[in-house]
Amino acid sequence: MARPRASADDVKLRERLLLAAEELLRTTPFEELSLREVARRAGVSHAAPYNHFPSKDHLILALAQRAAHLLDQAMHEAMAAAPDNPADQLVASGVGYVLFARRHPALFDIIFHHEPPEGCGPLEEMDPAFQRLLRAVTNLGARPPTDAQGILSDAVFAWVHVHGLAVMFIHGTLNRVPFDEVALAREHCRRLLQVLAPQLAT
Amino acid sequence: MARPRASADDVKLRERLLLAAEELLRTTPFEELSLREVARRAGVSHAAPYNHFPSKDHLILALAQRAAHLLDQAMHEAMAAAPDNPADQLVASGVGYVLFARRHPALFDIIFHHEPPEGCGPLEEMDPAFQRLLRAVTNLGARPPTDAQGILSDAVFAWVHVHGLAVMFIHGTLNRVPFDEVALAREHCRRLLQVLAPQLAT
DNA sequence: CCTCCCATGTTGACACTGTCAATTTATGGT
DNA sequence: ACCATAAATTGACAGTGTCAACATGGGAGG
Repeated sequence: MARPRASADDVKLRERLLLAAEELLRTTPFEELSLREVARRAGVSHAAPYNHFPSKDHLILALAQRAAHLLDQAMHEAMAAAPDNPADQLVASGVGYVLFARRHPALFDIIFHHEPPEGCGPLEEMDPAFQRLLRAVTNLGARPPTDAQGILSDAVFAWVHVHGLAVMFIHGTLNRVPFDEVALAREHCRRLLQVLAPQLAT
Repeated sequence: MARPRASADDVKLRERLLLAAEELLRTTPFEELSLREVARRAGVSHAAPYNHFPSKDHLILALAQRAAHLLDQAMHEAMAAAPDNPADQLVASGVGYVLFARRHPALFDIIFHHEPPEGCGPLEEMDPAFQRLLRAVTNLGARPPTDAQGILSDAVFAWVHVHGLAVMFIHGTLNRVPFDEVALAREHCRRLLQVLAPQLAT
């Protein structure tokens, strides 16, 4: 029989470790994340995490899944705050994506920069966000809904661009470009819209 | 007076270390680059590098500069191998960029993922490649050559997209998309061309 | 030609990391 | 009350970046 205490405490420390790690990532770049420091912050000894995660990479994987969910949520909120028409919705999703990356660089990094420990297909955790993008692209109506291939192409095109924007912001590559970040993000997303659905462009 | 032997040997080991590091990066991801392993491969003891680089980050910085030069060269060669018209030249530069990233992931990573040790403005080493892109965009003739602002915007737009493509390839984010990589790169670059210079699109 | 100097390289140490084996602890089921 | 067992601790090992102390050998000055 399953011991309620065991599983209860299990979840408790596991959760505490994840929270400590997220807290740490708020001030520490992802590359410098230390398992021992996480344990320290969770108030346990350096090997305690190994009762809940087989390795550091597994802890990171769990963090990546959570971070991907937060990213999806950020996109959702950005879209909810925007006018309810296909054009503004798509732009909002893109801007939400890059602003999340800007605000939580370590969390964003961890989503894409983690080495999947074993098997576990690449980036399944990004699916919700990508599905959201796919819907936004479909709603543009630039292609017949039956043209799944074309819609996929468009969505990938948008994703790639917005992702490039995000990582270049994070790593400061665009610092010498004399544009404000959010303005640049908006401009690029509007331009993307113009590519994907010229008839909706402003 | 400057001692010829000193500077000669200086260059010799410094160069050997850089070569060993590049050799190592051909089979090892950038995050796992170890200063001690580099020293080992160069045939010196673990602290010898500190006579030529104040820290590991400085060695990495030097590597980043070299890698940026290689990237610029790769773009140059890709353009030289393409038909000599503005449209094909721009596409070739983009495809060259992402194929370099694909072929030398660690070298590409190190260009953008390195923490500048101190001061040393962000990504000056990317300047030659970016200037190359700027020229290619200018040659499209989509904007009057006097419109420096607009041309810069266009170049940044292209750079951001191609960069996104590169990092997503490297980190396997696009693995589940059912497209061949080089085909996808070509398609995206042609589409970029269509954005920047509609009159030249095929 | 001899001597001294100093840049280069070596050795050993320190603090830190991820990981594992052995051990202690404590709690739920019998 | 006792035992089995999951969970946590302790201690170790190999590896890392970095620094201080030491060794060495070849050019410069006499």
